[in-house]
Amino acid sequence: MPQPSTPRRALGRPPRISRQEVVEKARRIVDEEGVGRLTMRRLAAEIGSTPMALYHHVRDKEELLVLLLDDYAERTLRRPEPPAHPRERIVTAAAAIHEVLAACPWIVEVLAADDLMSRSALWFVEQIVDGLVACGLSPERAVHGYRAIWYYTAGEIVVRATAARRRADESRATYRERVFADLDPSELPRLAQVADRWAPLTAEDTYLDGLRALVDGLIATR
Amino acid sequence: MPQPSTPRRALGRPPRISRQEVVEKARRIVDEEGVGRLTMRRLAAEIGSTPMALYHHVRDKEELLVLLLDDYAERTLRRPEPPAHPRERIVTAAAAIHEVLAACPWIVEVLAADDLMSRSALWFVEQIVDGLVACGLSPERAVHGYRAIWYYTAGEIVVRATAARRRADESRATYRERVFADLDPSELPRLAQVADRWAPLTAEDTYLDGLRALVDGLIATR
DNA sequence: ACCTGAACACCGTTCAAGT
DNA sequence: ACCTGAACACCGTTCAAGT
Repeated sequence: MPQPSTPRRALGRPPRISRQEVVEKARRIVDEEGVGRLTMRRLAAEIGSTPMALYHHVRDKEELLVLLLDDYAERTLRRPEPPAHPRERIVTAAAAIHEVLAACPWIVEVLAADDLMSRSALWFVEQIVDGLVACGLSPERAVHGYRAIWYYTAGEIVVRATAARRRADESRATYRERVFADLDPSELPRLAQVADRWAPLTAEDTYLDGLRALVDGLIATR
Repeated sequence: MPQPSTPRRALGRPPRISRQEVVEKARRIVDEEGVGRLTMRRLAAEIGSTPMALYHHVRDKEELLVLLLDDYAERTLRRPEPPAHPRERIVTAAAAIHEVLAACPWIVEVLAADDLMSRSALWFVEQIVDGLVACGLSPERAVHGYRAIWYYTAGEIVVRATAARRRADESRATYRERVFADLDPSELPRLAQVADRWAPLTAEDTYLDGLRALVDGLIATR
Protein backbone atom coordinates (compact mmCIF):
# COMPACT_ATOMS: atom_id res chain seq x y z
CA MET A 1 0.00 0.00 0.00
CA PRO A 2 2.80 2.49 0.58
CA GLN A 3 3.98 3.85 -2.75
CA PRO A 4 7.15 2.04 -3.76
CA SER A 5 10.05 4.39 -3.07
CA THR A 6 11.39 3.85 -6.59
CA PRO A 7 8.71 4.65 -9.12
CA ARG A 8 10.70 2.52 -11.62
CA ARG A 9 8.67 2.94 -14.79
CA ALA A 10 9.03 -0.32 -16.60
CA LEU A 11 8.98 -0.74 -20.32
CA GLY A 12 5.77 -1.24 -22.22
CA ARG A 13 2.58 0.64 -22.77
CA PRO A 14 2.55 3.95 -20.88
CA PRO A 15 -0.16 4.19 -18.21
CA ARG A 16 -3.20 6.34 -18.95
CA ILE A 17 -4.48 6.48 -15.40
CA SER A 18 -2.54 6.60 -12.13
CA ARG A 19 -3.15 5.23 -8.67
CA GLN A 20 -3.35 8.81 -7.50
CA GLU A 21 -6.07 9.63 -10.01
CA VAL A 22 -8.01 6.57 -8.93
CA VAL A 23 -7.88 7.64 -5.28
CA GLU A 24 -8.73 11.25 -6.11
CA LYS A 25 -11.78 10.39 -8.18
CA ALA A 26 -12.89 7.89 -5.54
CA ARG A 27 -12.63 10.62 -2.94
CA ARG A 28 -14.82 12.92 -5.02
CA ILE A 29 -17.52 10.28 -5.34
CA VAL A 30 -17.42 9.54 -1.62
CA ASP A 31 -17.51 13.22 -0.67
CA GLU A 32 -20.32 14.08 -3.00
CA GLU A 33 -22.52 10.99 -2.85
CA GLY A 34 -21.42 8.87 0.07
CA VAL A 35 -19.38 5.71 0.34
CA GLY A 36 -22.39 3.62 -0.65
CA ARG A 37 -22.14 4.99 -4.15
CA LEU A 38 -18.51 4.11 -4.59
CA THR A 39 -18.41 1.05 -6.82
CA MET A 40 -15.63 -0.08 -9.07
CA ARG A 41 -17.92 0.29 -12.07
CA ARG A 42 -19.04 3.77 -11.12
CA LEU A 43 -15.46 4.82 -10.44
CA ALA A 44 -14.29 3.49 -13.78
CA ALA A 45 -17.03 5.41 -15.55
CA GLU A 46 -16.02 8.61 -13.71
CA ILE A 47 -12.44 8.13 -14.83
CA GLY A 48 -13.54 7.29 -18.36
CA SER A 49 -12.16 3.80 -18.26
CA THR A 50 -13.28 0.25 -17.59
CA PRO A 51 -13.70 -1.47 -14.23
CA MET A 52 -10.84 -3.79 -14.93
CA ALA A 53 -8.34 -1.02 -15.58
CA LEU A 54 -8.65 -0.11 -11.90
CA TYR A 55 -7.33 -3.48 -10.87
CA HIS A 56 -3.97 -2.52 -12.30
CA HIS A 57 -3.66 0.24 -9.72
CA VAL A 58 -5.35 -1.19 -6.63
CA ARG A 59 -5.53 -4.85 -5.73
CA ASP A 60 -9.20 -4.78 -4.82
CA LYS A 61 -11.91 -2.61 -3.37
CA GLU A 62 -10.73 -3.04 0.19
CA GLU A 63 -7.30 -1.69 -0.66
CA LEU A 64 -8.96 1.26 -2.34
CA LEU A 65 -10.85 2.05 0.86
CA VAL A 66 -7.70 1.86 2.96
CA LEU A 67 -5.92 4.17 0.50
CA LEU A 68 -8.86 6.52 0.79
CA LEU A 69 -8.55 6.60 4.57
CA ASP A 70 -4.80 7.18 4.36
CA ASP A 71 -5.37 10.01 1.93
CA TYR A 72 -8.05 11.56 4.11
CA ALA A 73 -5.95 11.33 7.26
CA GLU A 74 -2.98 12.86 5.50
CA ARG A 75 -4.97 15.83 4.26
CA THR A 76 -6.93 16.60 7.41
CA LEU A 77 -4.91 15.57 10.47
CA ARG A 78 -3.14 18.62 11.87
CA ARG A 79 -0.71 18.17 14.71
CA PRO A 80 -1.68 20.27 17.72
CA GLU A 81 0.97 21.91 19.88
CA PRO A 82 1.48 19.15 22.47
CA PRO A 83 0.55 20.38 25.98
CA ALA A 84 3.27 20.17 28.60
CA HIS A 85 1.35 17.87 30.91
CA PRO A 86 1.44 14.28 29.62
CA ARG A 87 -2.14 13.57 30.62
CA GLU A 88 -3.32 16.44 28.43
CA ARG A 89 -1.02 15.32 25.65
CA ILE A 90 -2.83 11.99 25.57
CA VAL A 91 -6.27 13.59 25.63
CA THR A 92 -5.35 16.12 22.95
CA ALA A 93 -3.93 13.54 20.56
CA ALA A 94 -6.88 11.17 20.94
CA ALA A 95 -9.36 14.01 20.58
CA ALA A 96 -7.63 15.17 17.38
CA ILE A 97 -7.97 11.73 15.79
CA HIS A 98 -11.53 11.46 17.00
CA GLU A 99 -12.49 14.83 15.61
CA VAL A 100 -11.19 14.04 12.15
CA LEU A 101 -12.76 10.59 12.03
CA ALA A 102 -16.09 11.72 13.44
CA ALA A 103 -16.35 14.26 10.63
CA CYS A 104 -16.31 11.58 7.97
CA PRO A 105 -18.84 8.90 8.76
CA TRP A 106 -17.99 6.79 5.73
CA ILE A 107 -14.88 5.85 7.62
CA VAL A 108 -16.77 3.22 9.55
CA GLU A 109 -16.47 0.79 6.67
CA VAL A 110 -12.71 0.91 6.90
CA LEU A 111 -12.22 1.74 10.53
CA ALA A 112 -11.90 -1.87 11.00
CA ALA A 113 -8.28 -1.01 10.34
CA ASP A 114 -6.36 -2.82 13.03
CA ASP A 115 -4.95 0.33 14.61
CA LEU A 116 -5.45 3.10 12.13
CA MET A 117 -1.96 2.50 10.91
CA SER A 118 -2.00 5.38 8.49
CA ARG A 119 1.48 6.83 8.42
CA SER A 120 0.07 10.23 9.18
CA ALA A 121 -1.66 8.93 12.30
CA LEU A 122 1.49 7.48 13.80
CA TRP A 123 2.53 10.77 15.34
CA PHE A 124 -0.69 10.78 17.34
CA VAL A 125 -0.14 7.23 18.47
CA GLU A 126 3.34 8.27 19.56
CA GLN A 127 1.92 11.13 21.61
CA ILE A 128 -0.46 8.80 23.40
CA VAL A 129 2.05 6.05 24.11
CA ASP A 130 4.68 8.55 25.18
CA GLY A 131 2.24 10.41 27.39
CA LEU A 132 1.29 7.18 29.14
CA VAL A 133 4.95 6.32 29.70
CA ALA A 134 5.53 9.80 31.06
CA CYS A 135 2.67 9.13 33.48
CA GLY A 136 4.57 6.16 34.84
CA LEU A 137 3.33 3.22 32.79
CA SER A 138 5.74 0.64 31.41
CA PRO A 139 6.03 0.69 27.61
CA GLU A 140 4.01 -2.52 27.50
CA ARG A 141 1.17 -1.12 29.58
CA ALA A 142 1.35 2.08 27.55
CA VAL A 143 0.67 0.14 24.36
CA HIS A 144 -2.26 -1.58 26.04
CA GLY A 145 -3.49 1.79 27.22
CA TYR A 146 -3.29 3.16 23.70
CA ARG A 147 -5.33 0.19 22.51
CA ALA A 148 -8.02 0.86 25.12
CA ILE A 149 -8.22 4.48 23.96
CA TRP A 150 -8.46 3.33 20.36
CA TYR A 151 -11.25 0.86 21.19
CA TYR A 152 -13.17 3.59 22.96
CA THR A 153 -12.67 6.05 20.11
CA ALA A 154 -13.47 3.63 17.30
CA GLY A 155 -16.50 2.37 19.20
CA GLU A 156 -17.84 5.86 19.73
CA ILE A 157 -17.61 6.59 16.02
CA VAL A 158 -19.09 3.30 14.85
CA VAL A 159 -21.99 3.44 17.29
CA ARG A 160 -22.73 7.08 16.57
CA ALA A 161 -22.51 6.73 12.81
CA THR A 162 -24.87 3.79 12.76
CA ALA A 163 -27.29 5.46 15.12
CA ALA A 164 -27.36 8.45 12.78
CA ARG A 165 -27.97 6.22 9.78
CA ARG A 166 -30.83 4.50 11.57
CA ARG A 167 -32.34 7.77 12.68
CA ALA A 168 -32.50 8.88 9.08
CA ASP A 169 -34.95 6.03 8.53
CA GLU A 170 -37.98 7.25 10.48
CA SER A 171 -39.85 3.97 10.55
CA ARG A 172 -37.03 2.17 12.30
CA ALA A 173 -36.35 4.64 15.10
CA THR A 174 -39.37 3.57 17.06
CA TYR A 175 -38.00 0.21 18.22
CA ARG A 176 -36.05 1.66 21.14
CA GLU A 177 -39.02 3.79 22.09
CA ARG A 178 -41.32 0.79 22.16
CA VAL A 179 -38.88 -1.19 24.29
CA PHE A 180 -38.58 1.70 26.71
CA ALA A 181 -42.30 2.35 26.74
CA ASP A 182 -43.21 -0.98 28.27
CA LEU A 183 -40.32 -1.27 30.65
CA ASP A 184 -41.19 -2.97 33.94
CA PRO A 185 -40.12 -0.46 36.65
CA SER A 186 -39.98 -3.14 39.32
CA GLU A 187 -37.54 -5.23 37.32
CA LEU A 188 -35.49 -2.43 35.76
CA PRO A 189 -35.96 0.56 38.07
CA ARG A 190 -33.01 2.66 36.92
CA LEU A 191 -33.86 2.33 33.25
CA ALA A 192 -37.50 3.14 33.96
CA GLN A 193 -36.34 6.21 35.87
CA VAL A 194 -34.38 7.60 32.94
CA ALA A 195 -36.54 6.16 30.16
CA ASP A 196 -38.01 9.42 28.97
CA ARG A 197 -34.67 11.21 29.09
CA TRP A 198 -32.79 8.43 27.30
CA ALA A 199 -32.93 9.89 23.80
CA PRO A 200 -31.64 13.39 24.67
CA LEU A 201 -29.11 11.97 27.12
CA THR A 202 -27.58 9.62 24.58
CA ALA A 203 -27.65 12.30 21.92
CA GLU A 204 -25.24 14.43 23.96
CA ASP A 205 -21.64 14.36 22.86
CA THR A 206 -19.76 13.01 25.85
CA TYR A 207 -16.75 11.63 24.02
CA LEU A 208 -14.35 13.88 25.90
CA ASP A 209 -15.79 13.08 29.31
CA GLY A 210 -15.45 9.37 28.72
CA LEU A 211 -11.98 9.82 27.28
CA ARG A 212 -10.82 11.73 30.35
CA ALA A 213 -12.29 9.11 32.64
CA LEU A 214 -10.53 6.36 30.72
CA VAL A 215 -7.20 8.18 30.71
CA ASP A 216 -7.54 8.94 34.43
CA GLY A 217 -8.22 5.28 35.10
CA LEU A 218 -5.30 4.17 32.97
CA ILE A 219 -2.74 6.40 34.65
CA ALA A 220 -4.04 5.98 38.21
CA THR A 221 -1.45 4.14 40.23
CA ARG A 222 -3.19 1.15 41.67
CA MET B 1 -39.53 -5.93 15.82
CA PRO B 2 -41.03 -7.13 19.08
CA GLN B 3 -43.65 -9.79 18.34
CA PRO B 4 -47.10 -8.22 18.56
CA SER B 5 -48.61 -9.31 21.87
CA THR B 6 -51.77 -10.50 20.10
CA PRO B 7 -50.89 -12.97 17.37
CA ARG B 8 -54.27 -12.16 15.78
CA ARG B 9 -54.35 -14.54 12.84
CA ALA B 10 -56.19 -12.71 10.12
CA LEU B 11 -58.36 -14.37 7.55
CA GLY B 12 -56.98 -15.55 4.26
CA ARG B 13 -54.42 -18.04 3.11
CA PRO B 14 -52.72 -19.77 6.05
CA PRO B 15 -48.98 -19.08 6.36
CA ARG B 16 -46.59 -21.85 5.31
CA ILE B 17 -43.50 -20.33 6.91
CA SER B 18 -43.19 -18.33 10.13
CA ARG B 19 -40.99 -15.49 11.24
CA GLN B 20 -39.52 -17.87 13.78
CA GLU B 21 -38.62 -20.38 11.10
CA VAL B 22 -36.99 -17.65 9.04
CA VAL B 23 -34.83 -16.59 12.00
CA GLU B 24 -33.96 -20.17 12.93
CA LYS B 25 -32.85 -21.13 9.44
CA ALA B 26 -30.91 -17.90 9.15
CA ARG B 27 -29.13 -18.70 12.39
CA ARG B 28 -28.15 -22.12 11.09
CA ILE B 29 -26.65 -20.63 7.94
CA VAL B 30 -24.74 -18.02 9.96
CA ASP B 31 -23.47 -20.57 12.48
CA GLU B 32 -22.36 -23.05 9.88
CA GLU B 33 -21.07 -20.84 7.09
CA GLY B 34 -20.68 -17.32 8.39
CA VAL B 35 -22.73 -14.19 8.02
CA GLY B 36 -21.27 -13.55 4.59
CA ARG B 37 -23.20 -16.51 3.25
CA LEU B 38 -26.52 -15.31 4.55
CA THR B 39 -28.43 -13.96 1.57
CA MET B 40 -32.13 -13.68 1.09
CA ARG B 41 -31.91 -16.04 -1.88
CA ARG B 42 -29.86 -18.61 -0.04
CA LEU B 43 -32.16 -18.42 2.97
CA ALA B 44 -35.24 -18.87 0.80
CA ALA B 45 -33.69 -21.93 -0.82
CA GLU B 46 -32.89 -23.39 2.61
CA ILE B 47 -36.49 -22.91 3.66
CA GLY B 48 -37.75 -24.29 0.41
CA SER B 49 -39.45 -21.10 -0.65
CA THR B 50 -38.79 -18.03 -2.76
CA PRO B 51 -36.85 -14.92 -1.80
CA MET B 52 -39.96 -12.83 -1.87
CA ALA B 53 -41.84 -14.98 0.61
CA LEU B 54 -39.35 -13.83 3.25
CA TYR B 55 -40.43 -10.24 2.84
CA HIS B 56 -43.75 -11.17 4.35
CA HIS B 57 -42.07 -12.02 7.63
CA VAL B 58 -39.20 -9.53 7.85
CA ARG B 59 -39.22 -6.08 6.35
CA ASP B 60 -35.73 -6.35 4.88
CA LYS B 61 -32.35 -7.88 5.44
CA GLU B 62 -31.35 -5.41 8.12
CA GLU B 63 -34.34 -6.33 10.24
CA LEU B 64 -33.44 -9.97 9.82
CA LEU B 65 -29.97 -9.28 11.20
CA VAL B 66 -31.34 -7.40 14.20
CA LEU B 67 -33.74 -10.28 14.88
CA LEU B 68 -30.80 -12.63 14.67
CA LEU B 69 -28.89 -10.63 17.27
CA ASP B 70 -31.92 -10.52 19.57
CA ASP B 71 -32.32 -14.26 19.23
CA TYR B 72 -28.65 -14.87 19.90
CA ALA B 73 -28.60 -12.61 22.97
CA GLU B 74 -31.70 -14.27 24.35
CA ARG B 75 -30.28 -17.74 24.03
CA THR B 76 -26.77 -17.06 25.31
CA LEU B 77 -26.85 -14.21 27.84
CA ARG B 78 -26.92 -15.68 31.35
CA ARG B 79 -27.32 -13.33 34.28
CA PRO B 80 -24.45 -13.64 36.73
CA GLU B 81 -25.04 -13.36 40.47
CA PRO B 82 -24.48 -9.61 40.93
CA PRO B 83 -21.53 -8.92 43.24
CA ALA B 84 -22.25 -6.85 46.32
CA HIS B 85 -19.84 -4.06 45.47
CA PRO B 86 -21.31 -1.77 42.78
CA ARG B 87 -17.99 -1.33 41.03
CA GLU B 88 -17.75 -5.08 40.51
CA ARG B 89 -21.38 -5.21 39.45
CA ILE B 90 -20.59 -2.83 36.61
CA VAL B 91 -17.51 -4.76 35.54
CA THR B 92 -19.29 -8.11 35.72
CA ALA B 93 -22.27 -6.98 33.66
CA ALA B 94 -20.13 -5.37 30.97
CA ALA B 95 -17.82 -8.37 30.85
CA ALA B 96 -20.80 -10.70 30.42
CA ILE B 97 -22.06 -8.77 27.41
CA HIS B 98 -18.57 -8.58 26.01
CA GLU B 99 -17.98 -12.28 26.40
CA VAL B 100 -21.12 -13.22 24.52
CA LEU B 101 -20.56 -10.74 21.72
CA ALA B 102 -16.88 -11.52 21.33
CA ALA B 103 -17.78 -15.16 20.77
CA CYS B 104 -19.81 -14.35 17.68
CA PRO B 105 -17.82 -12.17 15.33
CA TRP B 106 -20.61 -11.89 12.75
CA ILE B 107 -22.22 -9.54 15.22
CA VAL B 108 -20.11 -6.70 13.93
CA GLU B 109 -22.43 -6.15 11.01
CA VAL B 110 -25.28 -5.45 13.37
CA LEU B 111 -23.46 -4.10 16.36
CA ALA B 112 -24.12 -0.83 14.92
CA ALA B 113 -27.25 -1.22 17.01
CA ASP B 114 -27.62 2.05 18.84
CA ASP B 115 -27.26 0.56 22.31
CA LEU B 116 -27.76 -3.14 21.96
CA MET B 117 -31.37 -2.63 22.87
CA SER B 118 -32.18 -6.29 22.85
CA ARG B 119 -34.74 -6.91 25.56
CA SER B 120 -32.54 -9.58 27.03
CA ALA B 121 -29.62 -7.15 27.32
CA LEU B 122 -31.59 -4.58 29.28
CA TRP B 123 -30.93 -6.29 32.58
CA PHE B 124 -27.21 -5.82 32.03
CA VAL B 125 -27.67 -2.18 31.15
CA GLU B 126 -29.66 -1.82 34.36
CA GLN B 127 -26.82 -3.36 36.37
CA ILE B 128 -24.33 -0.93 34.90
CA VAL B 129 -26.46 2.19 35.30
CA ASP B 130 -27.50 1.19 38.80
CA GLY B 131 -23.93 0.38 39.78
CA LEU B 132 -22.78 3.80 38.63
CA VAL B 133 -25.56 5.50 40.60
CA ALA B 134 -24.60 3.44 43.64
CA CYS B 135 -21.07 4.78 43.19
CA GLY B 136 -22.37 8.30 43.54
CA LEU B 137 -23.10 9.40 39.97
CA SER B 138 -26.30 11.21 39.08
CA PRO B 139 -28.67 9.22 36.89
CA GLU B 140 -27.69 11.43 33.96
CA ARG B 141 -23.97 10.85 34.41
CA ALA B 142 -24.67 7.17 34.95
CA VAL B 143 -26.30 6.94 31.51
CA HIS B 144 -23.32 8.72 30.00
CA GLY B 145 -21.05 6.34 31.84
CA TYR B 146 -22.93 3.37 30.46
CA ARG B 147 -22.52 4.81 26.98
CA ALA B 148 -18.75 5.14 27.46
CA ILE B 149 -18.57 1.50 28.55
CA TRP B 150 -20.63 0.49 25.53
CA TYR B 151 -18.38 2.46 23.15
CA TYR B 152 -15.34 0.79 24.63
CA THR B 153 -16.90 -2.67 24.44
CA ALA B 154 -18.29 -2.32 20.92
CA GLY B 155 -15.01 -0.82 19.73
CA GLU B 156 -12.99 -3.68 21.16
CA ILE B 157 -15.15 -6.20 19.36
CA VAL B 158 -15.22 -4.39 16.03
CA VAL B 159 -11.49 -3.73 15.99
CA ARG B 160 -10.62 -7.27 17.06
CA ALA B 161 -13.02 -8.94 14.63
CA THR B 162 -11.68 -6.96 11.70
CA ALA B 163 -8.09 -7.56 12.71
CA ALA B 164 -8.81 -11.28 12.78
CA ARG B 165 -10.44 -11.13 9.37
CA ARG B 166 -7.43 -9.29 7.96
CA ARG B 167 -4.99 -11.68 9.55
CA ALA B 168 -6.70 -14.55 7.78
CA ASP B 169 -5.57 -12.92 4.54
CA GLU B 170 -1.80 -13.46 4.72
CA SER B 171 -0.85 -11.08 1.94
CA ARG B 172 -2.45 -8.13 3.68
CA ALA B 173 -0.98 -8.55 7.13
CA THR B 174 2.37 -7.20 6.08
CA TYR B 175 1.31 -3.56 5.78
CA ARG B 176 1.64 -2.83 9.48
CA GLU B 177 4.95 -4.64 9.55
CA ARG B 178 6.29 -2.57 6.69
CA VAL B 179 5.17 0.66 8.34
CA PHE B 180 6.84 -0.37 11.58
CA ALA B 181 9.97 -1.59 9.86
CA ASP B 182 10.95 1.80 8.50
CA LEU B 183 9.91 3.86 11.48
CA ASP B 184 12.14 6.85 12.14
CA PRO B 185 13.29 6.42 15.78
CA SER B 186 14.21 10.08 16.09
CA GLU B 187 10.72 11.18 15.11
CA LEU B 188 8.72 8.43 16.79
CA PRO B 189 10.96 7.11 19.57
CA ARG B 190 8.33 5.32 21.64
CA LEU B 191 6.86 3.47 18.70
CA ALA B 192 10.33 2.49 17.51
CA GLN B 193 11.06 1.20 21.00
CA VAL B 194 8.08 -1.15 21.03
CA ALA B 195 7.97 -1.83 17.30
CA ASP B 196 9.08 -5.46 17.46
CA ARG B 197 6.80 -6.24 20.36
CA TRP B 198 3.75 -4.55 18.83
CA ALA B 199 2.15 -7.66 17.33
CA PRO B 200 2.26 -9.83 20.48
CA LEU B 201 1.35 -6.87 22.69
CA THR B 202 -1.74 -6.00 20.70
CA ALA B 203 -2.70 -9.66 20.43
CA GLU B 204 -3.08 -9.88 24.21
CA ASP B 205 -6.61 -9.72 25.52
CA THR B 206 -6.67 -6.68 27.75
CA TYR B 207 -10.38 -5.95 27.58
CA LEU B 208 -10.83 -6.36 31.33
CA ASP B 209 -7.88 -4.14 32.22
CA GLY B 210 -9.20 -1.34 30.04
CA LEU B 211 -12.70 -1.83 31.35
CA ARG B 212 -11.53 -1.57 34.95
CA ALA B 213 -9.55 1.55 34.16
CA LEU B 214 -12.56 3.12 32.47
CA VAL B 215 -14.89 2.24 35.34
CA ASP B 216 -12.36 3.53 37.88
CA GLY B 217 -12.13 6.78 35.98
CA LEU B 218 -15.89 7.10 35.70
CA ILE B 219 -16.57 6.62 39.40
CA ALA B 220 -13.59 8.62 40.68
CA THR B 221 -14.88 11.71 42.43
CA ARG B 222 -13.20 14.63 40.81
C1' DA C 1 -53.15 -12.98 3.56
C1' DC C 2 -49.70 -15.27 1.73
C1' DC C 3 -46.82 -16.90 -1.90
C1' DT C 4 -44.71 -17.17 -6.78
C1' DG C 5 -42.14 -15.87 -11.20
C1' DA C 6 -40.08 -12.85 -13.64
C1' DA C 7 -37.66 -8.89 -13.91
C1' DC C 8 -34.92 -4.60 -12.49
C1' DA C 9 -30.93 -2.65 -11.49
C1' DC C 10 -27.19 -3.56 -9.86
C1' DC C 11 -22.49 -5.80 -7.65
C1' DG C 12 -16.89 -7.41 -7.49
C1' DT C 13 -13.86 -10.03 -10.03
C1' DT C 14 -11.72 -13.46 -13.54
C1' DC C 15 -10.25 -14.57 -18.05
C1' DA C 16 -8.56 -14.09 -22.69
C1' DA C 17 -7.46 -11.10 -25.88
C1' DG C 18 -5.71 -6.82 -27.78
C1' DT C 19 -2.02 -2.83 -28.24
C1' DA D 1 2.77 -3.05 -19.11
C1' DC D 2 -1.48 -1.56 -19.52
C1' DC D 3 -6.12 -1.65 -21.02
C1' DT D 4 -10.62 -3.71 -23.01
C1' DG D 5 -14.92 -6.69 -23.66
C1' DA D 6 -17.36 -10.14 -22.42
C1' DA D 7 -18.71 -13.11 -19.09
C1' DC D 8 -19.31 -15.37 -14.35
C1' DA D 9 -21.60 -15.72 -10.41
C1' DC D 10 -23.88 -13.39 -7.77
C1' DC D 11 -26.85 -9.50 -4.94
C1' DG D 12 -31.52 -7.04 -2.56
C1' DT D 13 -35.86 -5.64 -3.85
C1' DT D 14 -40.19 -4.28 -6.67
C1' DC D 15 -44.10 -5.48 -9.29
C1' DA D 16 -48.01 -8.01 -11.02
C1' DA D 17 -50.17 -11.98 -10.77
C1' DG D 18 -51.92 -16.17 -8.66
C1' DT D 19 -54.46 -18.98 -4.74
